[in-house]
Amino acid sequence: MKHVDTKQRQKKILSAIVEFYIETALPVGSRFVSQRFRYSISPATIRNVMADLEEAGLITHPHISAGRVPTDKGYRLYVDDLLEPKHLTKEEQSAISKMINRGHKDLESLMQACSKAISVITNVAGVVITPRIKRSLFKHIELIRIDSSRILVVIVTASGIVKNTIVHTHEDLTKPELHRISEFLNEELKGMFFDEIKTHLNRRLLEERDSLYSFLKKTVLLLSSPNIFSMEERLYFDGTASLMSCPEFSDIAMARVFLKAFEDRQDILELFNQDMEEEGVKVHIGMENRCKEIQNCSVITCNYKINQRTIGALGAIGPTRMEYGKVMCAVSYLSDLLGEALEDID
Amino acid sequence: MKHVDTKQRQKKILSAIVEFYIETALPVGSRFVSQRFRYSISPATIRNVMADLEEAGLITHPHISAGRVPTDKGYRLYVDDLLEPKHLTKEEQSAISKMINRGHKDLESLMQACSKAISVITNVAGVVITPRIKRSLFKHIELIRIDSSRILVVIVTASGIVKNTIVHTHEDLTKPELHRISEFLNEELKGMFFDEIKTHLNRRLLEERDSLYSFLKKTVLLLSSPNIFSMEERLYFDGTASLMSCPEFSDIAMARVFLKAFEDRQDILELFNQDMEEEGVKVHIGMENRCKEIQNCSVITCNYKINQRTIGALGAIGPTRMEYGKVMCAVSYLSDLLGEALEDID
DNA sequence: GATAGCACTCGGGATGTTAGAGTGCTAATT
DNA sequence: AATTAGCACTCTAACATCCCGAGTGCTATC
Repeated sequence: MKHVDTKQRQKKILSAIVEFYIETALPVGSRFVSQRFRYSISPATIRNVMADLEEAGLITHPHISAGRVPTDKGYRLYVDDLLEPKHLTKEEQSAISKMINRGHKDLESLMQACSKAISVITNVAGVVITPRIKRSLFKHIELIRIDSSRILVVIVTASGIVKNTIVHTHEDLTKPELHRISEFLNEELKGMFFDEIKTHLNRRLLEERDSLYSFLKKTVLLLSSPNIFSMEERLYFDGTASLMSCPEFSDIAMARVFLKAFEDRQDILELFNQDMEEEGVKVHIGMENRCKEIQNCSVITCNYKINQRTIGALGAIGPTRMEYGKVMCAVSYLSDLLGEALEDID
Repeated sequence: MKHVDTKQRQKKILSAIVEFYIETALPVGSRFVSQRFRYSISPATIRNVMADLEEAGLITHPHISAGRVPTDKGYRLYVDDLLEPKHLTKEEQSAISKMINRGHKDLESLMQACSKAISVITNVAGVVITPRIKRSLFKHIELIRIDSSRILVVIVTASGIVKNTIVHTHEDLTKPELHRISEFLNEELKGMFFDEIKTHLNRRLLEERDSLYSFLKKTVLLLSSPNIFSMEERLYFDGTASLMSCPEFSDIAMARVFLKAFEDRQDILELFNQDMEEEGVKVHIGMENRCKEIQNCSVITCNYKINQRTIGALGAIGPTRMEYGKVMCAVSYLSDLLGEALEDID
């Protein structure tokens, strides 16, 4: 009799269970799986395999007479080994493009459109965090005297993101003075990244000993405030409301903690910030998440880039029972699109 | 026998019903009301009065053998005539102050703190819309050349709100030219409100016929983009998650449409924008709201001011069963506080 | 090793019952 | 004439019961 690869069959059956459960949200019974294989494997055999899978911790019972449900570990195996990459359809791609590429007049509406696009395509919540100015290319700086104690510092990145900070000073700097500083900085910082600026200026300060010293000193002091080159990190999201139709959130208490996580922002922001350090699509399943409020959810993230430099992150959050293939694909696609939309203009 | 004012008694009983229902979310029976009056009125009498109130459309039955529940009309009468103004406690006031007055470094975090403060104190969702630049006092403008086709326009209001817009031009304006325009505008627009600027400049353009004409023409053209003096209206809110514990939202479908309204922002923004035109605290109860998604909710709004000029609005949204007295009071209090926090600095 | 058969388990929907809260009406009372 | 007591009636929510069916695990068989 022909020998069947046991491992292989286990995987096929796990795949079937995961996919069926993702589709229906109903515990999967042995008959259904058998059916899916056109009865080439009998329910009894499948029950045996299921028992093995359960022992391996990949699936469970809600109760003894119910079908099987994947565990976090089961999803993990599925995502790592079994998932076959899925592509967005042409229609989906063009629908997304339409949402992103309509001339957004500010960063805000672009971010919003982006999170909305993710949620519409994937049916889970879409999340985008604002680009990090620190990782951007310097384009322009301008110091503007508002009154004797306040100076407005405006910075512009190569991709056209603008940030302004009002700095309070003791010393009343005159307009020409500020103008001179602005001009100096615009020349000096050409081609640098914002996170290099402060160390660069400090180095310059050490080298310089002549007449320029006090001028440089003044400049450095002016820019010493810690938040001048970093933007308040914002979190844009969309689709949390429609997620409420999922059976996972039929329990209001579940829904509440989930929404609370978004309201607090902090934990989610941190998660995305960490993931930003790594390349490509990342998946966090259920209990793998540090943040307790979303431990019955999965998070899929991806960094996005401007001219090859990672500058932010976006992703999706939904119940562990989500279409991993599609969501991963959508997130990756939107990462590219957002990057392009922000591309340095010069 | 001494004659009892029937109308008066009706009102007292309606008050009791509304307040009891607000407190417990349970339909109110005749015994409870009688109890509240220390049995000075018998349940039977109260039943008669209740029948009258029901006929007048002020209360209803969920079903025949249940207690009474106020209708929107009932709440309306309560709010207009029966509500006795309630003050925030000293503790509440100082708790709010603490949240608002910790030096917020940007508008964003102030708005967020404000909406959070409302929600924490009132237990319903707090909402704040951003101040309208158009209604603000001009302080400073600066035109910055980024490259041959882009100019950055930075405006600053007297209260220190900064907004920037990137304008695309065909004509390549030089730095000195832009500098001259900036200087001119800063002198010319002193003491004006932003919404007067465009008409003022156009008038100037008509008067002027000499050498200044082409200069002015250039200036007006540069500022012709419609959004330069108006900020993207943003909506900050907080407390929607905790609202989910209310029995009103035990039905997930209810919760979903409610959350959807916040996700869409548009309708709520419009509502607050309209209310901004009027002075003081406004109350919209249930079906009075145009926006369908929140027709089982009440909205309480209040404009906020900088130096006597209305410049924005804030408020609260929650189930019709809310503590009107307290919420109205909190909203009004926060309107003052936010106004002070934004007060013009010079 | 795979499968068929069978006894067993358990959740969930349908049904029935009851307690209790509350009403409306009528007749008695003040 | 207004108020109240009493009583019959209504309806819900909670609880108990029952039963169907989906699904399992085990064992004997192919």
